[in-house]
Formats: sequence, structure tokens, C-alpha cells
Amino acid sequence: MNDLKTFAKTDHNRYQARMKRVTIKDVAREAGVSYSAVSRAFTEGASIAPETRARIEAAAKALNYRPSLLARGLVQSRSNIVTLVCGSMADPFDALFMEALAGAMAQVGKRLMLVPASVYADDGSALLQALDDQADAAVVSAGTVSLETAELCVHAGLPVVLAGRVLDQDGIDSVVAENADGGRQAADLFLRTGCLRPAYLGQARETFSDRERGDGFCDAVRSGGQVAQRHRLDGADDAAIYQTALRILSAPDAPDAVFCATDRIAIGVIEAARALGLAIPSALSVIGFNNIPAAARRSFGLTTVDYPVDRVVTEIMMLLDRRLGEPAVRASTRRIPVGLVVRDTTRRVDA
Amino acid sequence: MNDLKTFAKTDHNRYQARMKRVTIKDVAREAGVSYSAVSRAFTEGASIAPETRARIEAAAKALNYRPSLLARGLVQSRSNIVTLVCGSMADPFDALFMEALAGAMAQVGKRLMLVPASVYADDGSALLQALDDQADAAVVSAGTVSLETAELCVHAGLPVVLAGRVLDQDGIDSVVAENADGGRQAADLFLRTGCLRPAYLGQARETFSDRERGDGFCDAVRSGGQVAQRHRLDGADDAAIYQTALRILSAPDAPDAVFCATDRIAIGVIEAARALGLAIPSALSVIGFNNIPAAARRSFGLTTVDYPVDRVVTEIMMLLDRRLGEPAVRASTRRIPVGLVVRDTTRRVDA
DNA sequence: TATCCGTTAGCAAACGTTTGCAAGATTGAT
DNA sequence: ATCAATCTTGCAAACGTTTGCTAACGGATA
Repeated sequence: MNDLKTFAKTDHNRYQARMKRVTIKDVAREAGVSYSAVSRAFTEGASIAPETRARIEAAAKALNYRPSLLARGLVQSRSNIVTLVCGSMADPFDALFMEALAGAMAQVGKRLMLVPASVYADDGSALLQALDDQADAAVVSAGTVSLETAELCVHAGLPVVLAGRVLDQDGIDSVVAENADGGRQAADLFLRTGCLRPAYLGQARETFSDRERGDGFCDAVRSGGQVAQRHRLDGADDAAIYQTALRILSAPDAPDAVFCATDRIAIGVIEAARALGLAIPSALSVIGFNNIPAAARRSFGLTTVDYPVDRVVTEIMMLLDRRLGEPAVRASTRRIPVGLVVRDTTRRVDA
Repeated sequence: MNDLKTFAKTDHNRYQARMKRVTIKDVAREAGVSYSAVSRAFTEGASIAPETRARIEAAAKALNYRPSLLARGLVQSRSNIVTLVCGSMADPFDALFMEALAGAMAQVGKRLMLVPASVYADDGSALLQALDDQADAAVVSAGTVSLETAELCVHAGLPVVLAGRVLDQDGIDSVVAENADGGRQAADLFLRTGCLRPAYLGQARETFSDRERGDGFCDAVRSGGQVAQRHRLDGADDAAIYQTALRILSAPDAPDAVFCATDRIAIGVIEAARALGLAIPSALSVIGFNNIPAAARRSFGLTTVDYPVDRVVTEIMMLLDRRLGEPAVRASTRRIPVGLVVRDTTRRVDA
């Protein structure tokens, strides 16, 4: 990607041969009205005679007129853009979340602007992009968001909703899974199916959800009178997942049941177990989190904690709706209930 | 998602308590200069005394000033936004493509605006969003794009690059895989490993790439003196893939080798084969396309045609760079070479 | 000291909309 | 026919920038 270095430096305006845009004035002239009339013709419920509107619409169509969202955004100080600060798409869950969110936004006439957290300094500055864009709102599903940045957004009246973490800052809504409960459910199943050495396997870098899941799991295991190992990935990609799983499963005190922070990790564990000749679920039980489509594949049949992405998106939309209507409303964090879907990587519970 | 119906209708501006934005004028007042000076302080290489610039930057920082991209975009008629018309993210390849593209754009100071093709009428109107946004460019990786719409974009001076298809319209660049060659390579491997009833399995709705892959494959099979079956999915989701595969593999004249339009389809075929007790690769060979991470998993070990997503993104950036510098340049379509990566779903070729 | 040139700063006009206000047109009732 | 009330329309001022032009201010040269 070295050729990109020259990209920004090239003066792309040298050949400023860009066509002049068809503006509201052109339409006005064509239709023989003032240009405020044209504006009104395109605003639903504005005070304009049906016949005039028809004439204007005809003129607009003839000229291929399209309103400039930039100009509109400028004067309304609202852009109909929602900024999504997102991370890697390597986990299918994240991709599906983004798709669902984009769809929901489109339904309410807003569009999603992508900001990859990875290309910004890890100081929460990615979120500031939303401010620059005059975004109507921001959704953060990855990356750091500092209290300072958050404060800035709140102060600027930018609604921010966090997905997958909560921040102790007034004015910042968030929606997260009932992570601890999910962990508890996983632990319960392990205990009830007679697992003796349960373990938790979390992300390489601890995240909010990751910690909650691990805590919920380990606490529940402890309540059951056992102790849980707690591990962490050596890296973020599939190979690292596999290697970590191999290491854990071939250790002297290898677990006989592992609860993973995500389905993607769980699948790596399944593959490592198979490579080691460990029978699933008799010798090793595995539970994931998210219930991504791959978990349901026959190749894996992964028992997992279902985290319904549509519910997440719906909650986000509701929080946004509420805060857009009433900006000063107290911040709230919505907890999405999760539920075990039992497949083939856990043993039957004895009746 | 029924609650969204009221979303747009709610008057979110009722409580227009939005903080007044810190503008260039505020900074100018604070720094004791005219506001054009402030503008220049933020434009690289502008004619301004270093000391004045420093003072202005200090003032800007003190006030938390952030330039309005809307205003800037309006006057420059350039928004630093690139619109991506995209489809479902159910196939990991698409998600990874998007991630890579977003990253590359971020590196050159542009941001990606998501337009889900599915929410727009199937007449190419999704692309018009790019026009409304005053986007610097548009990338289309899904959905329809009509000649009429394309013509409109070209005429408006909006660079459009198509990913995965070519359009016979001057001014529209595109980058596509050497699909036919990939199909040919797959066919050759099948033939050389002694497969007798090769088949192609394409998308539910035929796409450009899909057709090319199928054609390349079938032609090559024919040149080898055999005939190839040609099938099509019954639906788009994983379940439909699996069912279709089941049907094809249990037919009386079931193929003993199937080349799939994508890895995702190929994985479905592998699973169906296993469910039917067909040994891979002895009883059934399978080849996919794209080489997504899942193909390399031990569970699948899928032989596939590698289509390097980074190359695609690089080409797109280069095409964009070229056209931004010289808008009237002739349209070109870049073909990305593809290559077989042989794993475990095909038989060894006899030396 | 007068002249010229280069650098820096400010003025004001764009960019394409929306929208409050007031005037004009239309309607209906008296 | 008159008046009030309602609808429709146009004017012009925003919105927050960039940028061409001009002026001011130096210093260097003659």
C-alpha cells in the first residue's frame, strides 16, 4: 500500500473540470419561481401549492437536480450521518452487527459513516471525527473512548451510544449483553454436566465485555465450589487462537471445559481439540458467545450463548431516538438478555 | 424493527438545545486575527507567518475548535467522503474487503460512507446517494448500477469504480478477478486428478463474477473433452446453501467434483458431503473461490482460488488516484490474477 | 530617500441550502 | 362589497468555511 503515500499529496483539483452542479436556483429559473419555493417543494409538509410543487418537481426531474446534502446539513447543522467507530471485521459478529445497523439507519433516512478505530491514535480521537462531520449521532463498537473525548461530545450535543461497554460519563448511553449472566449460564451447564476443570478463554487484550463474561463465569464456577482457570489469547488472528488453544489443552492441568469470549475463539478451540485427539464433548466441553452463523454449522455444532444482533441494533435505535428528542435525558445502559443454545459441544445434563 | 416507523417522524429538533458550534470566528476573535487567517492556519502550505499560526493554533486548542467538514465541503465542492455501495456482509470476504477499503481510505484522509444496496430500489439509485453527498468517489461492490445512473455520475464528474463487475460505459473504471482463469485452473485440477463428473455451483442470482467463473470452468472442462453440470443455489443463506448441496449430491447423476462460486458455498458443500457420507476428496472433490480465512481452517482444508483482497483495494486506490488527477481519462478495467491454493479437498495430481 | 518586491493579513464574495418574516393572493363569512 | 383568516410566495439572512484580490508592511536595492 506504499503508493498511497503520494495519493493525498497529489493536487486532485488541478484539473478542476468538475461540472457545475445543478442548484436550486437553476430549478427555480426553469420553473419560474423563487428558489425558496423549490426548497419548500422538497420539504415534506411545507406550505406550497400542490400545482406549484408539481411544476417544480417536473423542472427538477428535467434538470436532474439533486439537493446538496452538504448545504442542507450546513444550514440545519444536522447531516443525517451517523458515525460508526468500528474495529476489525475478522469476527463475523462485528460484520453482521454493522450490516444490521446500516440497514436500520437507512430505514430512518440516516447513513453510516465508517471510522476504523485502528487508524486513529488510541486516545479516543476517532470519535472526534463524528464532531467534524456534524454527525447526528455516533455509535462506538470498538476502540478507546476517553472520558475527555466523551465529555467533548456530550458538551457539543452529539448523542453517543456505546456498543459492548459502558462508560461512567453522564450523557453517554450504551447497550451491552448480559455478559455476566451469559458466563453464569455457561458455568452452570459445565457444572451440571460434571465438568471438573472449567476454564475461561478471553481476548488477547481485555475488553469490557470480555471481562464481564469471564467474571460472571468464574464467579459462578466458584459458587459451585470449584475453581476456574482463566486464560487469554496470545494474539488476535485465527492462527493465534489455534496456537493458544493448543497450548492450553496440552498443558498438564488442561481444562475439560472451556468457555470462550466469542464463537470465533471457541471454533479455534474445537479445532485444536480435534488435532489433539480430544473427544468433544466427552473429553472436552466448549461453549462460545454470540451465536454466529458458523456456530450452527454441522462441522462445529457449537453450544453457545446467543446474543441477538437485531435486538442490539433495535436498542441502539431506541436510545438514539430518545436522546435526539430529549438531549438532556439521563444516560442509560440497556442490557440485552442472552440465552444458551445447546448443541453438540457440551454433554447432556443428566435428568 | 417496527418502532423505527415513528423515528423519522419525530421532530428531533423540537428541543434545539444544540450547543452553538465553535467556529472559525470565535478562534479569530480569541487570537486577535481575521478569520481568513484562521482558515489559512489550518491549510497546509498557506501563506501565513509561523508565529501567527502558532498563536491561532493555541487559541483553537483552547476553544476546542474543530473545522466543520460540511462547510469546507460545501465551498470546495469536495467532501472527503467516498461512498461504498455494498451488499450483505454474510460472506466474510465482503466484510474483509470493506475493512481493507476503509483502512486504505483512512490512510489518504478519506472516509467511507456505507450505502446498503438492499434498501434502495433495484434501479441503481443507491449510487445516486454519492452524488447527494458530494462524494469524492464511489465504489460499488453490490447492487445494480444502471447505465443511466452511471452516465449521470460520469457527467457530474463523480469517479466511480466497480468492484467485481464491468460496465460498458465510458468513464467507469472497474477491478475484477481473473474469474475465467480461476475457473479454468479449477477445471484443470479436477481433470488432472481424474474427476469424471465435474459441476459448477453458482450464486442464487447470477452475478457478473459468478457467470465468468462458471463460464471459465465449463469451457475448460469442455476443452478437456468432458461436460460440466451447472447448478445454482436455491437461496442466499447458509441453510439454503446446505440444502442445495444436499440435493445436488444425492441426485442420480451426482457430480464427483464441484467448483463453487465462493468459499462460503464450498464449505456448505463439504458439510453436505459429510452428512451424506461422501469421502472428500476420494469420492468428491471441492474447490472454492476467494480464499477466506475459514478455508484454511483445519475443519475444511479447502482447496480454493486465492483472490487477494489487498490487491483489489490497492488497484481501486490507484484507479481513483488516476481519475481524480485526470477526470477524463479512458475507463480501464483491472484484472487481478488469481491462483489455486491446494489443500485437502482435492486429490493429489499423479506425477 | 525613493522604489520595488515578497511576504503576510484582511475584506468580501462565494458554496447551496433552509427558514423567519412580511407581503400578496385567495377564500369564506358577514 | 368588506374584512378577516388562511394559504402561498418571495426576500434576505443565516450556516461555517475557502479563496481571489488588495493593502499593509517590511527589507533590500538603487
